Amino acid sequence: MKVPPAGEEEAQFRALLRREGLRMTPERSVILSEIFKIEGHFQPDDLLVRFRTNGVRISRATIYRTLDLLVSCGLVRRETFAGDAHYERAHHVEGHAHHDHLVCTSCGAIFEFYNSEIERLQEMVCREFDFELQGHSHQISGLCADCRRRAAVV
Amino acid sequence: MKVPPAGEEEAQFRALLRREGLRMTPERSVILSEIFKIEGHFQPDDLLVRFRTNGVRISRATIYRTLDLLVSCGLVRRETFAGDAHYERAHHVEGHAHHDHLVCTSCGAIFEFYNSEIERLQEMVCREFDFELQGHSHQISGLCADCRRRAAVV
DNA sequence: ATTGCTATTGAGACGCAGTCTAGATTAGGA
DNA sequence: TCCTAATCTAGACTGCGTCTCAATAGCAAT
Repeated sequence: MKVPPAGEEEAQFRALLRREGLRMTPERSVILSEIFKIEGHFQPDDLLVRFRTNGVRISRATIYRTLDLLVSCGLVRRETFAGDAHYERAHHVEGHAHHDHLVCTSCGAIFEFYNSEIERLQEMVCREFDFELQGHSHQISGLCADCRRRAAVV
Repeated sequence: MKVPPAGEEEAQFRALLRREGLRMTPERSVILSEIFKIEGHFQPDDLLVRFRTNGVRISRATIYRTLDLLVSCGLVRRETFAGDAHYERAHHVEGHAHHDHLVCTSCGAIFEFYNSEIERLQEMVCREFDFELQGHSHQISGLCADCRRRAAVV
């Protein structure tokens, strides 16, 4: 199998694999580099389709397994929108690694937001409940500006 | 089919059905009253199991359809935890109809919280994005007090 | 380079939640 | 009571994700 040129992320992935006693394989390399070509969110089957159309043959099981690895390595974030798993690159170019989402119920567009005050309040809520915060999932659903305009015209 | 005694909620459901030109059926009545016996969250198949063990025969399809109706009527809330749909009675006895959730990743316990400041900040975020807020889903995951204690002992 | 241990892979079976279908049944107004 | 559209059930189906297991292949030691 052809192995694409290794990027910075691959080096990072490789290091993490080694640290865990796991192996780098062509499949993992291909999957990683494909993910880092994608801007925004994607679903596992998007990868499958991309590979199929490029003639790359990687099984669904391997994609899911590799995504799990990348998530646990922190290179990729997992998010659940309305019951479907979506993934995205973990580190965005600028600003916060972490953010939450606005999801348009009409067109499906996804916007990212970050509000440090909300983050702080969440920690406070956890303290109230004697709860150890591990993570959170916060999605606001509604109509995006475009869809609102479109609806207003009609 | 036996029809259970109608409660206040059934009257409300019946009124809403009529308003929409829909019909009250024994199945819908049974499903509603079963739901209102349940404290906290449940999944569609929980209802199926309850009915099976009580000798009540209502199909999965009917349960799903009725839940949809109850959600659109506002009598029941739908929530997605880790990709699985959960439902709960919409109107809690006291306090806010609305709340969000803390989910323990170890034992699955669910706690409810409400923070008006977070709600307010969400609205602010929406204004920033010129986004019309319709709803939101906010789950904090982590370890509950019990599981923390249990982990500390081990 | 070779070897051996074992992680990894692919193909497809499987599981589960949820949806759809088609024919039988029934609520509820006239 | 009659009529008709709404509703019901059983079970097939879909889609996402997981599991199995025999075959393959990293990679560390030799």
